[in-house]
Amino acid sequence: MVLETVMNTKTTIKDVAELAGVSFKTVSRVINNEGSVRKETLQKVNDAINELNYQPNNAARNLAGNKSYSLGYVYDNPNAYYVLDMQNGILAECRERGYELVIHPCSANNKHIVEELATMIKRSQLAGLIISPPLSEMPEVLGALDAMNIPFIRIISASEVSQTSSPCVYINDRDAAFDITEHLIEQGHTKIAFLRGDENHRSSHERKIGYLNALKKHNLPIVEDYQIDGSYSFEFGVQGAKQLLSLVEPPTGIFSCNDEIAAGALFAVRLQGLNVPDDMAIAGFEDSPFSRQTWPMLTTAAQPTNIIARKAAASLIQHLVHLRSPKATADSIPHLHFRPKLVKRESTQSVSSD
Amino acid sequence: MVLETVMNTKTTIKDVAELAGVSFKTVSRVINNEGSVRKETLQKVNDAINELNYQPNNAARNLAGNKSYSLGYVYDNPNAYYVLDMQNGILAECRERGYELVIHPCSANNKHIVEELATMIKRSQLAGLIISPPLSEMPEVLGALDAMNIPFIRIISASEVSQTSSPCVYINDRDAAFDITEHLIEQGHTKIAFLRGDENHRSSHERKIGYLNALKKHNLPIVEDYQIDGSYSFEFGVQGAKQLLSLVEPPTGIFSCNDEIAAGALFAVRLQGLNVPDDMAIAGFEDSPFSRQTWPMLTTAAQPTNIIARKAAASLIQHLVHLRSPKATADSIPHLHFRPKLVKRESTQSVSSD
DNA sequence: AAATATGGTGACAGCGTTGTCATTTGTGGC
DNA sequence: GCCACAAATGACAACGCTGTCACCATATTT
Repeated sequence: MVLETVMNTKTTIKDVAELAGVSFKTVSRVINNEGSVRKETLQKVNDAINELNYQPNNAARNLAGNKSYSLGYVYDNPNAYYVLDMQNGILAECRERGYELVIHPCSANNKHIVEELATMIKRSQLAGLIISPPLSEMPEVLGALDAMNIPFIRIISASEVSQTSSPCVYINDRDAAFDITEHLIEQGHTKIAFLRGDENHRSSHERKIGYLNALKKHNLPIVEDYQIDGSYSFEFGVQGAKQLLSLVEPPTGIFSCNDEIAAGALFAVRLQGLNVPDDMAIAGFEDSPFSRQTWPMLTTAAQPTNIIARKAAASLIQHLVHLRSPKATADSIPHLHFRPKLVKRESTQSVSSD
Repeated sequence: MVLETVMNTKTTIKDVAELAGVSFKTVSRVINNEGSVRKETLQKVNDAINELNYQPNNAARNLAGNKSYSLGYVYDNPNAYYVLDMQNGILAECRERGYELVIHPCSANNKHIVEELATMIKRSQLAGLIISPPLSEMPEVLGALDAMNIPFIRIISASEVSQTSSPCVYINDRDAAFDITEHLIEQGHTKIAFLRGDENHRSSHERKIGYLNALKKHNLPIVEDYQIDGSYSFEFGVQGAKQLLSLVEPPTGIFSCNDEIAAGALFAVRLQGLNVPDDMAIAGFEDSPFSRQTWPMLTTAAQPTNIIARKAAASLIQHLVHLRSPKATADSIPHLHFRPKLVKRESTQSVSSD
């Protein structure tokens, strides 16, 4: 491929048609894989496309086809690693399928979130949306999207398929939290505390249920003072752990709703001169990079965010294709399930006991 | 605003025109702020736009105007926080100015990076690009973009305006690194090591120069063994620190090229039972969130990434507007400078000496 | 051999907007 | 009150592509 042709900014479908000696409509057929193009014609056209390094103009495609090759990713940043993982997963799928991605960070607290989304969808003519928590768990958002009749898929925290028909990727936080708690119990802990993340994230709710379920299963007492509500932040971890340590009978293990809280808790506990995990075991959730960047490293639950995102995008795109196809059945997006996996590290098991 | 109108997905300029009782061209004039619309007409049109909650179709605008309201952000993920900060800053400006953003992560090692960029630019009809390090420092990328004649602005590490005319936002890593090193010297350290980040990031080079400059200024010996090349990663920090500690005469201070390396170094140093900062002072660079999530917290250098990104986007857009305006002078994008600011924390100054 | 289907292709309209140019309306000077 | 000129507005093509339909071969049926 000659550099010059790579560079040339303006090659249209007609240039390709002329070079290939066919009508531009035929080129369009080739681009869109419509079949019904003779093999040798196909070859000629593809050669021309390559020679000119032709790239279809997305704007024109969207406009003419009255359809769109743009997806939107809507999120309220819970965590840089999570968002970027999601983004990359979605992008990988988009690139492969020839879609574009419009990212739209926004705050769940924003009163005008619905109007904001409507504006974005219209301006960018979005074909579908991918929504991550906590936005994916807000009824008003979902209702509005339904009303706008725009396809979307959302990633939510749930242990089973919910009653709503709206397509979802389910993350089974509950059972994963159960696993973590049970792991702490297996390490011999009976006094286990729980530091909960933001209330408006369903994940924090689910993880708490998992925690409680594990305690119940092993007939451990459920102590109110061991359950502290807070937010998904390092600061809360610090403060929560301090509060726990000031109890008359402090716990010996802390299950933190995510790694950031756990890092904060770790920080506070070690500041008091306590040893982790011997004096206090600490577990996180998420397997974010810095769960590996503490000392000791954090036991946590890992979810393949990148893959989840990619599958969500793939699923959405598949659905869009179905919608477009003439034989469009009322084919709903298939449901997907993921269960985060326990990752045992030093913050919960003393090296000697290994 | 009635919910119904907010939701309606398909309002065109003609609907607005009809409601306002003008031609659709006049509506176009209003949307584009072309002036030469009578006050009362303007009012009518704006009322109609609001009533119908009209949003112009970007695809059509791009196509018809043969111009584009899309910017691209090209990066090779150095760090999740950095990328997200950049992204948010750029998006903030884009939203305000009615631009869209296409994000394009890509690997600096990718052989086909130039073709990849060309493809993206054509497909999405990008008006301009914002490029962050290390991509912004690769001559082949810059050359290709110049050849494609696409406007771009890049964020680079440099202590002074370079000879290239290509528009830049300069980050003065060198002088900031000088500040950090000097801070260590002021704390009484004479044996200061340097853990360098990726070689292909100019920032690691600049920061090293700053480090050396500070040593020179204070007449400290420059010890080869204290300068270790590596990468911007936690793992290198661990390994580098170990290597330093195994020296016959280990340093008493470590300046790490970024916070991640510093966190790794901190990890390794404390693993050896050493006290930070008393036995070993450690400084990072970047002020990423986890420089506040270590114990002790890291001394570092802070750069307002979000603002930098926003200004870069603003600058690029301004340039694009100039290009379009008939009176287009050969107005180049103004240069911008930022100097990261020293943030003193506990990892370099013992609490008692405070 | 004529009639019918089928695969392959092209002509042309139209997507929602902007650019160009023509036309209408309003304004000031005499 | 008329003319000249500017300001405001509209008519229409064009942007690059897809959808629709019509057409032409060739193959298949009768």
